[in-house]
Amino acid sequence: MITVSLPDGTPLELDDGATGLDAARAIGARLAEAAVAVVVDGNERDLTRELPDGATLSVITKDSEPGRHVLRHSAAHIMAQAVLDLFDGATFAIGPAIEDGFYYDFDIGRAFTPEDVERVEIRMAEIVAEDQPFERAEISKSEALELFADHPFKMEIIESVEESEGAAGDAVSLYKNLEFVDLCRGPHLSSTGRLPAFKLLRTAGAYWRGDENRPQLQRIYGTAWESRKAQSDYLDRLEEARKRDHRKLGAELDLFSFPSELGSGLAVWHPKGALVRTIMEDYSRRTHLSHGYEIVVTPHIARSHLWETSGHLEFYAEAMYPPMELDDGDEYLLKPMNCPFHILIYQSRSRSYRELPLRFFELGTVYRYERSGVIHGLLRARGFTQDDAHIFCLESDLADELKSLLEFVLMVWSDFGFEEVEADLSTKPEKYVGRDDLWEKATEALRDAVEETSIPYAVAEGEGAFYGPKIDIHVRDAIGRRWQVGTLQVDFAQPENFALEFTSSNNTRERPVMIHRALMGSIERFFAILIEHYAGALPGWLSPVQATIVPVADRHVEYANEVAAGLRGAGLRVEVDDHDDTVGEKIRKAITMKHPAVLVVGDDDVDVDTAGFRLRGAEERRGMALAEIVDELVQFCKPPR
RNA sequence: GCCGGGUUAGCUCAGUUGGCAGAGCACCGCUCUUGUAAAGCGGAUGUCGCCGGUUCGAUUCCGGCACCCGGCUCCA
Repeated sequence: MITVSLPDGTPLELDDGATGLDAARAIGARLAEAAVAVVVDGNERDLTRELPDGATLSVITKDSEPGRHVLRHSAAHIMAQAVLDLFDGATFAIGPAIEDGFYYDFDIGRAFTPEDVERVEIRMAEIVAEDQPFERAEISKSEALELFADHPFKMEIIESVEESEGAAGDAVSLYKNLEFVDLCRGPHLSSTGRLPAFKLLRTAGAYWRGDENRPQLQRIYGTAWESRKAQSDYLDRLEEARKRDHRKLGAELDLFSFPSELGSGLAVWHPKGALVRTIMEDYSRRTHLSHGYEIVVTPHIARSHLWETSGHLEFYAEAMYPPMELDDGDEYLLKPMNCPFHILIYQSRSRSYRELPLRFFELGTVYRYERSGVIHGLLRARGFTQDDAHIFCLESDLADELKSLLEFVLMVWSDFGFEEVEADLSTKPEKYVGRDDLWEKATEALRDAVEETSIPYAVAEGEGAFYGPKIDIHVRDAIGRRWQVGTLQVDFAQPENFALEFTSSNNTRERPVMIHRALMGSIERFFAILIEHYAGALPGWLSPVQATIVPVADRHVEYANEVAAGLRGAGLRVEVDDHDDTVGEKIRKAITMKHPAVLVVGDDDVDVDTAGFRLRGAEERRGMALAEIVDELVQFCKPPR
């Protein structure tokens, strides 16, 4: 007999040679049914492996994230098996489980067609139906190299396997079902038949090891779940995300468009979109003015010399539009960032320690020549406007400035309806300017600041900007997606490049520290996130149209216009729908266009100053007094500050 | 930039052996005068993304380019 201990400390006695599955059975039949693997002394193991005496044991069930990870990983193996079955000369590279699914990278000498993917899916279903057991084995690296001699990507993996990833010492672990063998650390389902639900979703080219200088493989993405229900819920969530797509809603709600005549990544803002954007920008100016910022305005182009001084030409040139050359040989460049301009304002006269920190704010429109494949609606455009500011301060002010900045960020996000904020602390990248000790100091200042707030953060090694480390702010939207928005960057390098100075209290010349920061990030991107977060139904204060007035018949149009005038007098944005449609149709249109309020006016209302009132999320109320409607609507549409 | 898939009416999309281009919604007109998520009838609508090639003839086949979509890489 052996004894293992369960997570709550309960001992469990089992026969010698008992497996994880035996243990799960001993606990309960339902647990055994749901089990996909076990954790033995902190390591994930197959259900079919023997348990050592005295181990601590917990069971991984298929409806947990680690459990889904196991079944997705097994699904990836089954897909590789199907592809190797179906395509002569196919070789395979790497196939992990990922969030919500899995992929596998192959080389079949060409791309997969949609028909290929269908065949692969059918073959996978056959493999699942055959219920082939997954068997684990360990062999030496040299044996493995021989076994995978026809699969160069596998050989490269074998050569780079660390002890921590494979089995002990020189050995690597394999999983085998029928004649299909893959290198894998496991664990796996005990057999292919235990994969409850899967679906292949899309194909894509993907560089081997993520390196664009290495061969491009063909990737197939799929998803797999613990049940058909869980899978269809997931597919519904994908559908929900598609419905919220800001590019789709932007067209439907007549907010903006991307005329191809302009070129890729350049938007035009239609009246309703421009109105929302203006409201956002007004909010931004207002809050910056009340937070000690001064508004500045700078041009869109500057001589190339400026960008040499700033280091952009050396470090950022590939993301900049090519220069415009003038007759006298001078070159001008479109700005990808606002910082050099704000520095020039700083430099326009001598500065005293008494005026620091100096905070220059600009809704600065920048242009970045993004690689063609990355453009994605307003989320990734080539022209966009940052709520950008540069703070020039003493090194000793840095901590306080960063801390108050983070508070500012939280305020902005909460005002726009986002409560979940996270941060990434990005450290020194490979290509950088500036002294190492300054980088170190700046990184620590950022770390201290974020640790003083309630914002959870993670470190992103090597992800900093070329001129300094940064904190990137992320928010979660209504359906749990994480978006990168604002950024706070400490910069010791630009003050050096531009030889910035101020006169200290001791009458010495000192160098200020610079903070680059954007809270919304880009107005375009932020707008897109708002649209997706609210699925187009913006809060009252941001809605381009806050109320639609629907006259029941033509004879009510005059009264409708009077009601509209009253609402406008209270500062509300109102439309009267006097089209030749039925009442139902006009209401449907107003709701489809996400207008928060609909007022219906007819015979019963004209003489008594009432309307039928339907506010988003509430029941309709007939015969409501106009004064009451105005009060409620003004309250509903009140800006956060 | 790379891999793959696309581009037909304002929108969503049909359209095969290459032979004068279609539906629904939207739009316009008429009728209806309406009380809370689609009234009825009628009508107009296209350089079939752009440029070139093959062909008697190209929306259809071939090449180049632009733009879009999904990934990779990159990133606000």
